[in-house]
Amino acid sequence: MLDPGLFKALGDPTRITLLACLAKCGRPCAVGEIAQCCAVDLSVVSRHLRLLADAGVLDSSKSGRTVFYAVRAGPLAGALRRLADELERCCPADRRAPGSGRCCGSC
Amino acid sequence: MLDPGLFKALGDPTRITLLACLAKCGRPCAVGEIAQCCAVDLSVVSRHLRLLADAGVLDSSKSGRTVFYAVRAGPLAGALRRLADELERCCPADRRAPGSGRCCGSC
DNA sequence: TGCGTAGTTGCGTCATTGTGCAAATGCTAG
DNA sequence: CTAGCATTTGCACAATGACGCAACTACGCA
Repeated sequence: MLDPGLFKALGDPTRITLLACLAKCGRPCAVGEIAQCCAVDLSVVSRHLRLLADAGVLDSSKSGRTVFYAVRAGPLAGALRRLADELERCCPADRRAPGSGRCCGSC
Repeated sequence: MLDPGLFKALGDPTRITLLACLAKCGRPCAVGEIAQCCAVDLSVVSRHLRLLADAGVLDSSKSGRTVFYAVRAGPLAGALRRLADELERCCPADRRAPGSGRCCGSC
């Protein structure tokens, strides 16, 4: 559930810029288009987009020689909400008092 | 809104382990307690916990010479849900067709 | 078949970051 | 004041990751 992979993918400023650009656009965009959003090399953009796709954040589709990327908004939003639910389930508002010994038995 | 800082903080396996342990415990825990959750040095745990607190993930409180950390579940869950909402607002299900030119005008 | 465009990959470099050990700090108790 | 425990900080080292450039592949078009 708490997978560092997704967060790792979202933890880079350049990737966040690309993701924001793509989200704002709201449609599948080619690599070259997206690259105009930030000042880094096209090859860097290509690598970042693939990484985001591998992490499940983006969806990639090829048409001829151009590759389109789009935000997988639905699944991503679902994962974030599930995470939020699980967090609140684990840590209720009426919290137990601080204790000593082991933090939790299982880890 | 889309701040890489939070994701960066959550993007490390050791930090996720600590966070999961702390969430499962459901109460404020001392640094020494939490350190039993994973195999790294105590100093490393201390650094990770501070980093998570700086990112707004954890809450720290000092009592005597022991420092207690607890998950800020409410604010964190809220931030995740807001992010999910924004994502779905930006990228509706009936997506526009792929186009050419600039991805989006503003970035 | 030859050329131009779109994107990817290899490689070297540099900055960041995770880690452990040892020393230092902060606080409590005797 | 001294001893001792909980945590933090300094330092060095190794691993990771972002970046740019250049070479390469893949595809469409004349």
